[in-house]
Order: sequence, then C-alpha cells, then structure tokens
Amino acid sequence: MHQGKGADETVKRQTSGAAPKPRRMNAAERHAALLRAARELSIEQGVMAPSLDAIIQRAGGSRRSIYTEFGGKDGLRDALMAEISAEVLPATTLDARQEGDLRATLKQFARNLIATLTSAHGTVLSWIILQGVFFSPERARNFLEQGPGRGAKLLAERLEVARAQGEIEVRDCLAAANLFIGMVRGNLYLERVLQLRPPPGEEEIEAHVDTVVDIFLNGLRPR
Amino acid sequence: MHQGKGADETVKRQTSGAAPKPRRMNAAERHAALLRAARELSIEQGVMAPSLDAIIQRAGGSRRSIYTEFGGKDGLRDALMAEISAEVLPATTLDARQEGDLRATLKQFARNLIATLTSAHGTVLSWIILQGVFFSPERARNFLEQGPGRGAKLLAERLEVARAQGEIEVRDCLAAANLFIGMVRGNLYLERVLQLRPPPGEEEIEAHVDTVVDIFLNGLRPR
DNA sequence: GCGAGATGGTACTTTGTGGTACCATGTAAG
DNA sequence: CTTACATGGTACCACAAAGTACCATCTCGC
Repeated sequence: MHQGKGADETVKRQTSGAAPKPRRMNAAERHAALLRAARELSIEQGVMAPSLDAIIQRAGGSRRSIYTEFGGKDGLRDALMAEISAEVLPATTLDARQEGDLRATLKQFARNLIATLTSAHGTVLSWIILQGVFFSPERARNFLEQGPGRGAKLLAERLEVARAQGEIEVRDCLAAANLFIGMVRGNLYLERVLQLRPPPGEEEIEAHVDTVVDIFLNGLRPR
Repeated sequence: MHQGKGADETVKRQTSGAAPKPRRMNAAERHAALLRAARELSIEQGVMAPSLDAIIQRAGGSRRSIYTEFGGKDGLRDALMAEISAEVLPATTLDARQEGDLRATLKQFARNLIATLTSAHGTVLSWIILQGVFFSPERARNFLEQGPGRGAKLLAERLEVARAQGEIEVRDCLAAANLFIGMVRGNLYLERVLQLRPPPGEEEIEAHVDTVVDIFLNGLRPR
C-alpha cells in the first residue's frame, strides 16, 4: 500500500491544472464527503456498521477530519440521521393546504409516501431509525412523532373534513389514517427494507396507489 | 462472587430433592439456557449486541459451552433465529382448512398475526430478521418467503374463493392480501418494533382487528 | 472410595476499532 | 520567497470482545 501512495505523489507535485481529485478539501466538502461515504457504506453494511477507516477511505481525507467535523463516530451518526430525516420528513406529512377532492389528496399523499419510503435514502433512513432505537431512542422517537405521527394526524384531520361533508363514514379517523398508511406501506416497504427487491418503478407505484385508494375509499363510503 | 457460589455448594451436596439452582447442566439445559439468555439480552440491547460474557453471565456455565453447543457467536445467533422463526411462523400463515365465513377467517388471521407480531418474541424476531439482512441475507429471505410470503399467498387463495362466490369484488387478490396484511400491521407493529409502547391488550387488538376487517371487507364488497 | 471424563471459572491471546498524537506536505498570508 | 497554519497520512494507544487454554472441581462409572 505504501508503494501505491508513493506512486500517487507524482500527480500532486506540479499539476497546476484542474486536479481530477483535489488533494485538499474545505470544510464543506469534507463534511459532505464524509456524510456521503457514511451513508453509502451504511446502505451496504448496516447503519454505522462500517469502521471509521472504511468511511475515511471512501471519503478521502484523514481520520482527524471526522473528529474536527463531527466530534467522533456518534456525531457522524447523528449528523447522518439528521440529514436523512430532513430529506424524508416532508414526504411523510400531508400538505394540508391541498384542497382538492379527497381521492386526489389521498393518492398524492400515498404516492409521495411510498416513493420516498422505497427510495434508497428512505431505506437507509428506516435502518437508521430502526437501529437508532438502541443507541439514541430519543431521536428515533422524535422522528417518529415529527414524521409519520404528524402525517397520520394531518391525514386524520382531512378525513374528518370529508366525514363532515358526508363523503365517508368512519368512526375513528386517526385509526383509519393509520390503516391507510399501513396499506400504503404494504409489503413493498418491507421488501425494500429487507433489500429483497429494487425500488419500484413509477407504474408499479401508480398501480399500488390506485388499488390502495380504491379499497380504502370504498371501504369508507357511506352505506 | 466466589463466596456466593461456595455458599450454594452446601445445597447441591446431598440434596436429593429438586435443586433450586443445579450446578451442573446437561446439554439440553445448557442449550436452552443459552438461547434464553441470548433472547432476553437481544430484546434489551439489540440482536446479538450483548457480549458473550453477558450472555454467559445470565445463562450460567462457562464460555466454552457456547462453543461446544453452538460453535461460536454466529452459531448462537443462527440458532436463536431458527428457534424464534419456528415459533412465529405458524402465526403468519392462514389456516387454509378453516372453512368459516370470510369475515371470521380474516378476523382470526388478523388477530393471530398482530398478536404475534406485537408480542415480545415477535418483536425480537423482527429485529433478528431485520438485522439478519446484513449478516445472513439467505436466512432472512428464506423466512420471509416461508412466513409472510406464504401467508399472503394463502390469504389470496381464500380471497379468490370468496371472489368466485361473489362475496367480494377485486382485481388482484394477492395485492389485496398484501394490503390487508399491511393494514393489520398498521402502526401498532411499527411502534412495537421501535419500542415506543408496550404490547397491546386483548381489547385493543380486538378493536384494531374489527376496524381493519370492516374497512377491508367494505372496500371489497360488490357494488 | 477412586479415577477418568466432563464442566465451570478464569486468565490469556488475538483482533478489530475508536480515539489521539505526530509528522510531512500543501496552501495561503506577508 | 518564506513562514505559519491547516490538512492528509500514518502510527500509536486503549479498550472491548471473540476465541482459546488451563486448572479446579464436580459427576459418574468402576
């Protein structure tokens, strides 16, 4: 390995032009590179299962950068968790201002949710949250409340509006909302988390969403 | 600790009756004790997160027993996985011979499934399967196919019978079965896996099952 | 009783990994 | 050009935990 590094040194010496692989990163670059490497490796091996050495090797830079940027492995995990949470959270909540008809709203919500959950970063987030139960229960719980919990609540409110207008007939709107979300997740989500299949294509998502909304709305229609 | 053990020795000496804490285990006892300790600690700290020392300490016996019984930590994990799988599998499949009406069948299936999934060992199994993706994907995939996969298939067959009899109206019975299972899992399962709540009581399960089956069957009823 | 095999307890070795210190080198300021 | 600082690379340390060896002790068969 030493020899390999030595050979590279010829590159860095006097190359004045655009270096294909900048030898020096600024803070922002290092930050991003480390998070990206941590995320990629977490997808492959499990959340933060890879060693810091592996992360460094992929991200470039030195071990020290992890400590200067994140304060250690825990800090890196937290940062990764926060980053992905921020990406995924919007998809888990219903846009309350959307005033279209109920079916369209449900479809939009379902489409957004299942697409995000089954995407690559949605899967990683799931893993982080799931495993986070053991190393940072607070954060996991917090995410659950901010994300899926809030999404279910907003959806329940929308259902209550629909019920008031006689569109649907249901006892517990929050329970119904949770069931709807459960249907949306269905088996797709589980299969994705277990890495038994690639992310679904648009058509597949669309078909899934159609079926879910059909059954759900039909199940709630006034008799 | 030595003194504590020494004090116990008086018990074992000539006590002909039931020894409260037998000093020597036979193979079966050791096997069971180790699996039990591993399971309990896995519930508390994550699958196989505890060290062998912790497991030994709880199970009694010596480190060597793990190697003689299971060949090492990996063997113990596999054995634990197999054991819990065997316990949970029956609940994930529909009893095909049950010839009652559709609603009763669905309720029975849903009740069994959600009760098992949200129970303590169901939660551990989930963790084992989830994390198993990374250390033994084959076993995880196999379980999924044998359990939930087969359960969904059997349920789909039952739905097809119902469809043939005009009880329900649905395009894709397998998709519907998966949605049903998704509804049954709902949020209860997720909250349990994330240890955000204790196992639901019977009334709670019953209410959940009622709502699920109501919406589902209503959603599929012929128009 | 007594000895051989089995078992429990413990200490040791090895390995992997998080964290830290140090050196060399590249970059930027004067 | 020179100097000072920041950064990359590497070696080192500390610690935890898996795996192993050994000894004492218990059980069982003679």
